[in-house]
Amino acid sequence: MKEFIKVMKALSDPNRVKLVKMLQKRTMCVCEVQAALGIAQPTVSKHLKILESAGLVDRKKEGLWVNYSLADGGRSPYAASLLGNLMHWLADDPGIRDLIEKSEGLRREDLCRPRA
Amino acid sequence: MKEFIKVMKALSDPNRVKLVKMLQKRTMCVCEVQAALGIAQPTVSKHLKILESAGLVDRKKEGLWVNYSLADGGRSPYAASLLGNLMHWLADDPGIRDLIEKSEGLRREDLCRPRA
DNA sequence: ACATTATATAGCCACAAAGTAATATAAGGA
DNA sequence: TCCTTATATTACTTTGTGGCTATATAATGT
Repeated sequence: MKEFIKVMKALSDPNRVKLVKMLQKRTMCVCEVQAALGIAQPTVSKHLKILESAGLVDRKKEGLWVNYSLADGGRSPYAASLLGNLMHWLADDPGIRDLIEKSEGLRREDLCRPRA
Repeated sequence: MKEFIKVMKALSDPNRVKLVKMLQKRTMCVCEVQAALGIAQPTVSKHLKILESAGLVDRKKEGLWVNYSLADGGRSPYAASLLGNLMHWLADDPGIRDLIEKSEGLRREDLCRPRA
């Protein structure tokens, strides 16, 4: 029961759902998510932690960056099923469409190194 | 998006999930739910309202009683899908098993009329 | 070793949410 | 009409959650 509630709670926040929808398109680092969602970096880290601990998202550290990607769902059947549904759910949502489009134009090199 | 969040939030509370699992077995009135969950009557009414407004539960007034039953899901595809999954999810959860067993032994005539 | 930088953690505030007791509403029976 | 009773609503308290700023951590380059 606790594991189920964890997944449901994780997907009960609009920003976290948006995050999942973006990660369906590609792996992202924290600063990319921050730019896409327009919220503070620590807030992004917190959301990602919640998604990860629910088994919805995987974390892979690569150099200075941490790359987050959709989980395969092996860790939680609830997460697996919801992630499956979310592949088509909200595809027509205007807010999501705009966000995806916006997120696809982001590159971390332009975001994290203002003096590059 | 708002509709999706509403369904997820509705199913993010253990008592509401228990309620759905009980309604899978049979229609229940408020006082039966109250007895099964062991929480105050207004709290039950509040939970039921949340479930109803998410399209997860139907309400039918019959005399003094109000009978709540599982929704068919026609009002929300998210609700429909989650209700489908919940038919098998948590079936092995010990807390849920005990609750279902307990709820099956309840009859409203014994609960709502202490002086019957 | 030291500076730089991407991310994480800590601490705080505002608001949402779950619980309660008390009261209002609505339906039936006397 | 008046009383009873099942449920809903109100008002309130406590806890949880999302947001922020400030600071700590970890990895890289000089």
